[in-house]
Amino acid sequence: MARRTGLSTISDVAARAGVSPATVSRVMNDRFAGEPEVAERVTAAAHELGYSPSHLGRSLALGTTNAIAFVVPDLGNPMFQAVLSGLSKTAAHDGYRVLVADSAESPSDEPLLAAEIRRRADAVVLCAPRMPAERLVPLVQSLQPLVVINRPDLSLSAPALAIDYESGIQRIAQHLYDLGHRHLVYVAGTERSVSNRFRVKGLDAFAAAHRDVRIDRVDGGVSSADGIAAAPHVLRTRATAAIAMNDLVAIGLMHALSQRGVSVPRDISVTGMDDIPFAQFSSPPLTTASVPHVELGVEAWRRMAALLRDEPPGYDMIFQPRVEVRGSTAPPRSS
Amino acid sequence: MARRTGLSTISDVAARAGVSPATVSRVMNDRFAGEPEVAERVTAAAHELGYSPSHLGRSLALGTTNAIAFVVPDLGNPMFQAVLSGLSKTAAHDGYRVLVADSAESPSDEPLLAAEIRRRADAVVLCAPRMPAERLVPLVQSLQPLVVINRPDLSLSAPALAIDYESGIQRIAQHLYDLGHRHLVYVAGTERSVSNRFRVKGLDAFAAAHRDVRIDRVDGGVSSADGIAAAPHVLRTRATAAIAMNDLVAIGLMHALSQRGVSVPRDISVTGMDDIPFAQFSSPPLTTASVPHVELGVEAWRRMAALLRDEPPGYDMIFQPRVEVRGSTAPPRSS
DNA sequence: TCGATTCGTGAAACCGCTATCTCGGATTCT
DNA sequence: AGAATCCGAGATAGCGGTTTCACGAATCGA
Repeated sequence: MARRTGLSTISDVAARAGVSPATVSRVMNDRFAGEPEVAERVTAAAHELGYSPSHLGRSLALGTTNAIAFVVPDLGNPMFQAVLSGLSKTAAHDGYRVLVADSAESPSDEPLLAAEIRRRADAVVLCAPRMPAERLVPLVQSLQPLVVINRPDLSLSAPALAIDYESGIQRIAQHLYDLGHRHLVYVAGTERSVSNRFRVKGLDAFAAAHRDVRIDRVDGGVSSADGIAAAPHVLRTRATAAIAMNDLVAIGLMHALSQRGVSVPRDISVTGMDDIPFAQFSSPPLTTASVPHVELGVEAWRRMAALLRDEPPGYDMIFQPRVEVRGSTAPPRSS
Repeated sequence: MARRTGLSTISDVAARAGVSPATVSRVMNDRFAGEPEVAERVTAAAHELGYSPSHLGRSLALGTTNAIAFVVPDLGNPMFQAVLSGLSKTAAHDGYRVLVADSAESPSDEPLLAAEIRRRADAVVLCAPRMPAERLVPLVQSLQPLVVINRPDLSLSAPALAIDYESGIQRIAQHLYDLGHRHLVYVAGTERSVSNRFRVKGLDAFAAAHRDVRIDRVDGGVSSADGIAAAPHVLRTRATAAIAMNDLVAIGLMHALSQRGVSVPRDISVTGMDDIPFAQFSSPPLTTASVPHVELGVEAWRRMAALLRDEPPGYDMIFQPRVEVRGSTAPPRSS
């Protein structure tokens, strides 16, 4: 097999410096203890040849790639981007790079994808895996070290980090309740999605605890367009407040409502979830629950780093969303 | 050196199947032409051992990693995220993964970072490099194959893709001019940034071509907060229209203006740049220039794929932003 | 002064896989 | 039937590093 790249190898440097590859390796890794003059010759030769060690070669010999994989359902989603941003920057501090894999929202592809990319990295962060529990549990076993984000329902054999959407949406509901609303409508996300399920669960719990509240449900989705489409259905329920699955839906909904001459929050209150940067600039500014996505990435790396050093990774964490009251909620009209 | 991972190797499979590693390799890569019975034994053994080939080993032997590096100034920036999303999804179709590197907006770190990560991948996409031309040009030479995004000023020895902000902002200015505006104010980005420079250049050219136009400039930045901070300065110019460096700034600016009781577009028109998803939901909906960030990523991969196959990469492309007229612009009050 | 350490460096094995070369046995041709 | 060809699969040599082990020279103690 001929040489693939034009780059110089450790043997080239060794030959030029008149030493053995072993010595070059030692010098390059500051493990050299012999004659300073030899070390100098090696560094000089390396410099002249523009040599830098092949990461691949090192990885194979060392059994470590200094890379972690990040598997995510959709890189286009701003929430996941925030997680990635936090993860990538923090990992970089420790000399680790992130390899990304987008499963394109296909739950059935996730296990293979994760397994494949795991082979290219030292560990994997599974972000909001869509696959069912019966596939996730064994996968988590087999792919360690691994950190799971946003699957708080399972007890897994790996560190888990999550946002407590269930509690978050209850806080939102409570906020509306405190304002006097008794008839709410939930603009749901995709029926089967895990994130939607937690919200539904939270609302069910809330309804159970507050028997004087009625919570209708209309089909929505996850995008602004879905919010726009949901507007007529929301109005038809005659609810005094709408809880959208996330900020994107809420903003689309508010937009469509105002186009129909419905005033937010006078005629109807609207809430979101996530507190994306634009929530405060919508009109009216959106009351929502703030979710620390970047911190999720940062904490994920913290867990990962501990795992990679064979240290205890620390406790699992569930971030509690915080209600940000802005202009899109107010007491209901009649009360 | 002891075995690092608990994973089974090609030799394990070979031993179990009673064949040589070479045969296993052939079977795993569909290059096997011999007895079907042998192939079966191999696949069975591989299956029993839960074997999957080490990517590292293959990479080293093959001299190709099936990964490309993506170097970007700030992964937190939605524009770059869009590029990454387009790039990653398209590359995945061809079996390539993306390794990300965030230079944290530090131009001086970029060359080293790019060189380092280049060693881990088959190629690199340099996205909006901040480093000066005298460092970029030799770097591009040494890191090939490589694609550069958003440095249209240089003629580089690599495929280049870019957004023509210079023309984009002129189109915006023209739109305002056509509405009757003659006194504009530009809310600038960071002074030294390349992206700001092109906008300034475009506006200078526009001013030169339209001597009856006055274009003031106030300092801004790149975020919504910067737009908010710029509001009083914008008002002080008494311009009839404000051209913000990007949508984030424009939205912050509009927000601050409306809080001061200034009506957009009645009292002053405001424009942005990028057409982020929320531009259409701001109030009023933002007139802006639409920029195809995802396509930038897609085209980057197309170039890259050609390069990796030693084919001609096709022509460089400069995407022309398209003005999206929405509610934030109107004829000036007095005219 | 001679044997026992210590020290500096090289040789060689190995990480896991692929590709080339080789060779014995089966098949084909004359 | 004997020679020529083919074919299946193994042995082997890397890919570019790291690390263990070994060995000769220098240093030490007696």
